[in-house]
Amino acid sequence: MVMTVEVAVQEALEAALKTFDGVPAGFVPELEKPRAARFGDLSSNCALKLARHLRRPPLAIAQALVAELVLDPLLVDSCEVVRPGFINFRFARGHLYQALADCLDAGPCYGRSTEGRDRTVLVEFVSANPTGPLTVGHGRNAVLGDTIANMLEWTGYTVAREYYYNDAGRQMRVLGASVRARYEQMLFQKGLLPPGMQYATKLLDRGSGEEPRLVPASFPDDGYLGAYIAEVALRLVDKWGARLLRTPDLRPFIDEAETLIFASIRRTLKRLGIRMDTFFNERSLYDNGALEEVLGLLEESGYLYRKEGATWLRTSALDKDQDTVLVKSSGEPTYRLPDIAYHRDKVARGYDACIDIFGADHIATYPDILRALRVLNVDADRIEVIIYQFVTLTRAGQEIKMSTRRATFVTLDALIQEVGPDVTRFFFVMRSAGRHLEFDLDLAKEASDKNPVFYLQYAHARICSIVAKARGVGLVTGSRPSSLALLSHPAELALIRSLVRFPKVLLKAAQAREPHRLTVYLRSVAEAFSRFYHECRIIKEPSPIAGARMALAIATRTVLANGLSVLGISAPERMDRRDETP
RNA sequence: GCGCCCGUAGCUCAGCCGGAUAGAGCGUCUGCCUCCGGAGCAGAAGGUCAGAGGUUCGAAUCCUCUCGGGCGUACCA
Repeated sequence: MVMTVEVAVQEALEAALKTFDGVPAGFVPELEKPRAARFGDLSSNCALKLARHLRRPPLAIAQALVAELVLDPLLVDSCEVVRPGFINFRFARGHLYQALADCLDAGPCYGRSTEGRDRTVLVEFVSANPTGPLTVGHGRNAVLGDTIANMLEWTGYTVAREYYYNDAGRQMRVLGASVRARYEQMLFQKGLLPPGMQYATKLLDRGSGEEPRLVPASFPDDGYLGAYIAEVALRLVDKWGARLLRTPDLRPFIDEAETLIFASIRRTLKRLGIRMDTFFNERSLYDNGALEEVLGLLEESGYLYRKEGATWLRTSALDKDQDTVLVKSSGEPTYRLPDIAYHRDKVARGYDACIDIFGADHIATYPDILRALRVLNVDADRIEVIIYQFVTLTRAGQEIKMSTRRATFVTLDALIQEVGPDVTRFFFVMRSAGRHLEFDLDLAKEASDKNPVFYLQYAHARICSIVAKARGVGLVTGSRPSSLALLSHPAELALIRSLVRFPKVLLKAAQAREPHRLTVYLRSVAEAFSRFYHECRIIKEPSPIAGARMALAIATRTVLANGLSVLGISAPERMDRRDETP
């Protein structure tokens, strides 16, 4: 495996460094992939880094270092010193063939590692409250969280996916009241209102660019305008007729809405191949006394005080410019308090790491949670927060405006419907989370080489097609040939080097929690394959070469398929040709 | 006002725990189908890495300031 050469080179460097005076304690030489192929396979900048400490020119240090290096010629072919002081290593060919053979042997497991063995991670993501369908913004959250979870599983962690939600509180009351108002409207329209009941409407004008809407008089001013509310109301009319009008209780309306909306959320997630292990209801923290307990502990810590009927956390003493309300004067907790209790619960459940996927709007709130946890002596270092920036949808170069309140938001379902789950998943992770994501619908829908998803899938499908053809002419495509050493064309070697990087790329991406690294890498694999494919014939070559090239193609298929699998994207065996007719 | 994120090629973005002539895709231009899937390949043009200082042998990368964009800054969620 490639990892073993790296380890060997690393150890050789460390051993050689021991013969030098003045190397700082704890100095570890680093190895990286050089920027350009002509610099070899592996590079160390340690001579540059040591120049200051040793007070010698980096070039001289590098040369002296190389003179002391003892390297296995079966692994490393050459190492050279290059200005301004890099040491560049080139793998031995035999090592590349061995690494390729490892890939063929491992097949669908190629890329898996045991880095996270015996360690558990909880990834909390989506966590949208059941007040409406998932939006495009939730989509980025969902795909980021699921892909990070996949990467961690591939690197050996035991992963749990959790969805945290809240079905109590003001938001849900507004939802219930919205449903109730539509329920009345529905009864009126069907002529089912009991005799003597009045039905009135009002014009709802919430300003800020919203069109005024005609709604039932009982509709809350900040109610939910989406069409799904009417669907819930319709269900209630079918189930109960006008009987729910007798009770002022919103619970039946909330419950029905929650049931239907959650069903739709689960359906949407399923379309993206996402399955949660647990749904954690915030209400349980009220029921089991966790909130009281947290309040009590904070009280003991002395960071709690009361002012104007509300309960405050003295965050101004915890590196923040102001204090934070935990319980409103109404007696109702703000979201901070259950969030604190929830995170305390998560850490107490014993996970080695708890990863939260949050939108940019949480940027100011999560530090409060960490502050409180530290006061509570909870190991807050186990909590890792990934903040992603918002998504902009564009069509024909124009931004599509989204607003939840106006119900003009684009639902995640609509997006999946339009571009398909594979493209949806890929686009959401192809940029680093910390950047705004522009989702170009025109590009996403295009089934051509412009679309990076199709480019990857096409390469995979093409290899499948070649394999089928090779079987047809009697070429053995099963076991790995002993003739891999026949692969010596530059395009072949470049492809092998690319393939063999997969385990490390995946590991690094997992450690950094950055799925986009994988998308960049897979693109480069597909490119290397295309080059190879155009320069080297496979099937019509003499048998030993054909066999070796076949094996190389199969290894490429393995890396593409495994990489796409980590991304949760299908690797089709065939793709329909583009329709050429205008 | 304050806090966080972000300004890299015409567009969308990699690179960012300092290092080798700043990379990719798209778009533009030029070539390549008697040949395993042309949804492809090869090549070209295109950048004072927002600006100004600083640290350093060396800065897109670290620090400070300025300008520009986003998100927050609620007894909203």
